Amino acid sequence: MSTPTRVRAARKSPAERADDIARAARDLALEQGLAAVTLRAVAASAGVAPALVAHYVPSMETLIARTFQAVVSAEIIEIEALLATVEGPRVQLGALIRTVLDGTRDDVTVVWVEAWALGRRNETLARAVREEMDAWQAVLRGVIAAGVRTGDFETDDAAGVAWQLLGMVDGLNAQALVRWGDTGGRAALTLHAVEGMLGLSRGALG
Amino acid sequence: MSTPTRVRAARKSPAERADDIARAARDLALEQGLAAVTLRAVAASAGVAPALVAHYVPSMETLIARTFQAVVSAEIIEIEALLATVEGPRVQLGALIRTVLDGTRDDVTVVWVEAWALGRRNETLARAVREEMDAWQAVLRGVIAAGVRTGDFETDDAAGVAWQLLGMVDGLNAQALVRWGDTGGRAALTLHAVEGMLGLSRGALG
DNA sequence: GGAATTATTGACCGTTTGATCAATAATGTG
DNA sequence: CACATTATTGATCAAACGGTCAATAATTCC
Repeated sequence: MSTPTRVRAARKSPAERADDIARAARDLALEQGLAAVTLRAVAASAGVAPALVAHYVPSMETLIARTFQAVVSAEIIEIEALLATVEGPRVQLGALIRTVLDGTRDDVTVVWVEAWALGRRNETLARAVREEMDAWQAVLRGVIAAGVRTGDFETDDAAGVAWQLLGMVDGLNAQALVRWGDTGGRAALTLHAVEGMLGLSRGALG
Repeated sequence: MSTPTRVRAARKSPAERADDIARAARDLALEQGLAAVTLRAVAASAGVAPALVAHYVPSMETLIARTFQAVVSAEIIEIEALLATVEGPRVQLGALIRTVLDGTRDDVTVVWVEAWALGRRNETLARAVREEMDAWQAVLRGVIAAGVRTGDFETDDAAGVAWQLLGMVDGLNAQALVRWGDTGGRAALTLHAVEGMLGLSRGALG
């Protein structure tokens, strides 16, 4: 048994240290969920004393909210990059759905699910959740609205369909967290579902 | 300031007391979420000493799992009763979706969302979540399979569609928890989505 | 009525959480 | 080199958690 001593952390500039802490929190959230982002766990992961984390962050409530935001906004940027690589609303929407449901983002899904739960007791986090949901919906709405303009899609409520699709995807991913396996048909079925919402014939997106 | 003293609880039969405690836990879960189901909170709500709750329950982990199961299985029974009041797979599926998405079950949705999150650190709860998801899926699958037999629906994967619909509904309800309002179009859009998955023409369910 | 049974409780314990603050040690500046 | 600045830390606190156990009080039984 070696007591897990900790050497004194090398002195760094406040900017650099703040970055270390933010990164440690982000890693913890992705590996063990938002609930694992505690003062002591972040300190241990960053290799500093717990008091230093408290010194660099106004409160754990806000650190958790910021961490959530960092994880999710990174995902949104990733998706926007994906959309830029393909052309045409139908292809874009298909690629988006297939990517988001490919089952390789369980770590981000855990962050989402825990954010919904923790947000009920952390108003700062709840605000961040609403912001990021708005951002996600805006991306989906953009693709759908573009498709309506080009005549690819048919709906008079692009915003509503975007919310609907976002909810569907979140629910399916949350479900996959508990019921591993069976992720095969999800994307195909979701595409059919979206076809139904956008007045497309069966297979128009697949 | 009156210190919240507590009178000694009247002596009851073990069965009755166990019921009191289960009911107190259930009420707490519906009013404040599963995370509020703590030893002390349940004791306070039941009007007994914390030690008595510990005496009647093997562990808080299992009390939380049982409470989740009580809340959710009651909802499933309610839905099965609803299905018995109408006839024909299309009408049944429509009624089911409209009911589940009518926005009056936020309390149950909170229990679901917190169960997904807490289940990651409570294996007993995780098992209960899987069981209840299976039960829910079985209900949906029953309606869908019946529709396939009667020729109302068209799919070769009733089980898959059932899982898909369950995920969609859960996601939409979780979303409504954060983004209140706008619950108007959800049912209609969901019906169109299901039409897409079941090879139906637009409006066949609405 | 007295004794055995048992439902109930208060007083604890150990752990984990977020947070504060005086003390310490490293840096940079004159 | 001496000194001011400041990044970092150990010690400590209060609150909340699940859980244990001997003592107490109500009931039942003979």
